[in-house]
Order: sequence, then structure tokens, then C-alpha cells
Amino acid sequence: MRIATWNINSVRLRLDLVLRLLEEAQPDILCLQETKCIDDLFPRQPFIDRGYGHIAVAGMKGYNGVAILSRLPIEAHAVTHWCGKEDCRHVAARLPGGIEVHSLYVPSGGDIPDPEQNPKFAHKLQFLDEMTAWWPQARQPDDRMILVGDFNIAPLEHDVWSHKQLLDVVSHTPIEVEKLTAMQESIGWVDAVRRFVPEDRKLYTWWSYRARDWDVSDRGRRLDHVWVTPPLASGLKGYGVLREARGWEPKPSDHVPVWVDLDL
DNA sequence: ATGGTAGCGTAGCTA
Repeated sequence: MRIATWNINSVRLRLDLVLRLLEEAQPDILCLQETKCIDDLFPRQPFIDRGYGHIAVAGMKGYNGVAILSRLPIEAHAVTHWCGKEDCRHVAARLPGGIEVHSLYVPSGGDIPDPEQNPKFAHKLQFLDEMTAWWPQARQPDDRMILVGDFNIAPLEHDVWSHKQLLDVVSHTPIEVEKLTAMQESIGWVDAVRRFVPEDRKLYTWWSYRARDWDVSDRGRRLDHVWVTPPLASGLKGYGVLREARGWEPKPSDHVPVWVDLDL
């Protein structure tokens, strides 16, 4: 099974790019973040027409929004709310055999890495704390689960173009890394992509729109992740990070698709 | 230190 994740930054504006990814990478499941539309406006039919007839969405007007598109039946799905908000950051689907897929969009956290000064950063930290407490209470480490999405944190030194220069930049601060690591350890999540790419090798999934030339400057960060629970880790067969999609015309997302291949 | 770009929806928020 191939499972992919992509922060698409508007599923309606970039529908053609999503279809291109499905055609080229042929994932069995694609999880999206930042769909940016209410459920009634989600473009379901083009996906149904291409064999992705099992769809779980949690969207709102203008912001956020997550989705799961699947060739495999979705037996049930659930939208979970965090921090007392209904801001459409988490949808989960149960597949045949009891495997559970989670599409997640962690709050970005604003610009100032201080929860006292910046409520968005406080929200990000609280979001991680709540999820860290939730996993062991709601699930078991021996459950077969896949957690993917835009976590908005680049935890490792070589998940960013300059560890030193980004230590004070939201997405790579020690407090965020500490909290993401705590969530990972809460139920033994395995960072699937880093099973294939050694920690001393640079790896990015996002490049800012604000760079003059994202490819030349290459100031990227690895914000998008695929985690699996221990029972699935032994079945990991391969991965992909589709860097070239950052240049897909006419209007690329600032994130690129990430996938893993799994023997179930 | 600053400003740079993008989407939604048509101002100003969010990233």
C-alpha cells in the first residue's frame, strides 16, 4: 500500500495538481491538508471518477481543512476537535483490517516563538500537549495506525537548511521539537521517512513562497511527516518526497507530496 | 531588522 500526504493550500484552486499526483504516483490513499473549503464545496466527483471513491473530509470556510481520499473502503471516519476549537485539523479513517489513517494539520504558530506574547504559538503548544495526552488514552501502541500530515515542525537538525539560524524561528524551536518528540513517544510513533533517509542527510518538504528562487536558495524545512505505529514499521518498503512538485505549474503548493510504501 | 508571496474573498486574516 502506498499512502501519501500533501498540504495542497486550496484543493479547489489546485485540483489539477492533485489529479496529476494521483496519476503519477498512484497512491492508494492520499491525505490532504489546507483544503480551505467547506465540505459541500469539496470537489468529490473528480476523485470518485479516478477510483478514489472513499472520501473523508473535515473542512471550513477559508482556512485549514483536512481530507482522506482512498481507493480502499473507509469503514468509518471521525473528526476530532482540539483546544476547544472546531477548526478542522484532524480527520481519521478506519480501513479494512482495522488499520487507521489520520490526516493532521498542526497549527502553524505565528511568528513570535513565545506563548506569552503570541496566542497562536500558545495554541500550537497546547494542541501538541492535548494530542500527546490523548494518544495513550485513546489508542494502544500495538494498534495499526498511520499518522500523516503537515505537523508544522521540523524536528531534526537536518530537517532545516540551517539549524543554527532557525533555532529561534517558529517550526524549529527547542520547545516545539520537545513537544513533538513527546507526542511521538506517547505511543511509540515511528518516523517512517527517516527510516530511509539518514538523520545526517538534509531533507525538506516545504519551501517558502517568499524566496526569489526556492530551488536555487533551497532554504527548505521538513514540515510534513509520515508516522506509523510499531506493528507497521517492519512493513515499511520505501518512501518518496516529490521535490519537483514544488515547481509544478501554473501554481505550485509551497509543500510537496510525501509518501511511504507499506507491506501490510 | 525587514520584507518578501500566496489563498480566501473582496478586508484583513492566516500561512
